[in-house]
Amino acid sequence: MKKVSEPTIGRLSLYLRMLSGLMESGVRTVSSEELASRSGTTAAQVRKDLSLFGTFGKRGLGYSVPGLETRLRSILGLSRRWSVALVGAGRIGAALFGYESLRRQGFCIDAVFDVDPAKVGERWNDLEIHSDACLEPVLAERGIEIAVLAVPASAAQGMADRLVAAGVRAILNFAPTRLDVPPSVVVKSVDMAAEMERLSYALVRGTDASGAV
Amino acid sequence: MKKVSEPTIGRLSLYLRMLSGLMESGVRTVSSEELASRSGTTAAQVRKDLSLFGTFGKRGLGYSVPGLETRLRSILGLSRRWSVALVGAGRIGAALFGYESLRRQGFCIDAVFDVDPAKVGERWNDLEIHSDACLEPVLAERGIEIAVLAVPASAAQGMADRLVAAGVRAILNFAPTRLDVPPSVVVKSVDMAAEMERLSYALVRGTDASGAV
DNA sequence: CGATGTGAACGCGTTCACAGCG
DNA sequence: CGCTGTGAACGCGTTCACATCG
Repeated sequence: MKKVSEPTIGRLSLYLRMLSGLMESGVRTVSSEELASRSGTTAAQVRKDLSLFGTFGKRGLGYSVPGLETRLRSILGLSRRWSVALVGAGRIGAALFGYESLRRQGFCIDAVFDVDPAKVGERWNDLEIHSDACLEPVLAERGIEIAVLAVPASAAQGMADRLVAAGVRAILNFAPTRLDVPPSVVVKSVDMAAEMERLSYALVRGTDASGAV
Repeated sequence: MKKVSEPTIGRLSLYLRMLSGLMESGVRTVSSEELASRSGTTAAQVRKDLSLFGTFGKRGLGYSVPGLETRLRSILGLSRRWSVALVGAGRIGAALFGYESLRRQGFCIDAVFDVDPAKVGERWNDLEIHSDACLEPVLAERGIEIAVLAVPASAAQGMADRLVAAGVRAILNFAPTRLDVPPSVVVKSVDMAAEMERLSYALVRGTDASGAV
């Protein structure tokens, strides 16, 4: 199979979202043109992206909405359940915990940790907040592969090291820090401060830099 | 001035962060090599990025940490105060409101809005939560140029339209939706669901290269 | 010398144009 | 005929290599 670029993965997520919307609208067939306009890209780009994974469309017709949706779910690894650990039960952690979209895509938060003794023992939806001292045993016991890291920047690298040592294979990092992990571990970061700086840069530039993500 | 790419802006944010760290460590001079290794990029990339905005380094020596920090702040539009409106006082809104890094970079939340009558009138740090009915007058009165949109996907486009009509020039969107705005308005999105999907994609790729159902 | 600044080469993702097939 | 699938062309960001200068 050909190499798949990072931007392509991002667009696949977008296509999947559009397809889910079309499903709800009862639409059964969609053209690359239609999918492109809804996703803010081009028809050629849509076809190129999809062609990396197979031939899903029917010439002269378009793509089957339910068919393509199922395929994209599978490609993105969403056709299974993922056990997720939430590390850091602060405000960001709380926001993520309540984020419905994640659960719907199969990402289930099965453990929550915090270092603050005042928070440990608290319950969020029948899930007890554990002390970080229990990190390793709980991760192992529940077979958790993905961690969401929502701790202060100063604690992020240390926690990441422990997560990796405990067998976590993917980390979504909300701390404004670059994490150093082995190449076998995937890290994606959500950096709100950096995004705000993109905005202010665009404003002082006076550009219309329509880099709408 | 030459064209500046989107990835470059992201790296400038990163460099600035590293420089702030070096400042605290009392380091006064830094080479492109050192800055690169801390930022996870290459020395040539650092020099190329910076050269787009001028010549800040001294040959044979490196860059002045305080000097470069000041310059980057200015380039990124961080040498002034920005009035920010927070639209949506849910969990994500609350997390953002408490995010110290933003305030430190000059992004001050000067207004909070929500549609929920139960929340309207509540106070967050001496800031009253306004009804969305007051959106337009309050934005105008306070001269707010940047909005953080933390509302459900279904309400995002409608709110974005109102924000743009009210003169907002930049939007940081947390809703998992593409926003349609005029080209003069900058939108950046933080899409946690999409980031999680990047992780699951990487994980299934690692184990099952076919992506088959 | 040492590290910057930069034109040139390179690689890669996007766009184009059209062949292929229902 | 319509729309997909795809090799080729293109543009752009990254990397390289070295001239440049403190």
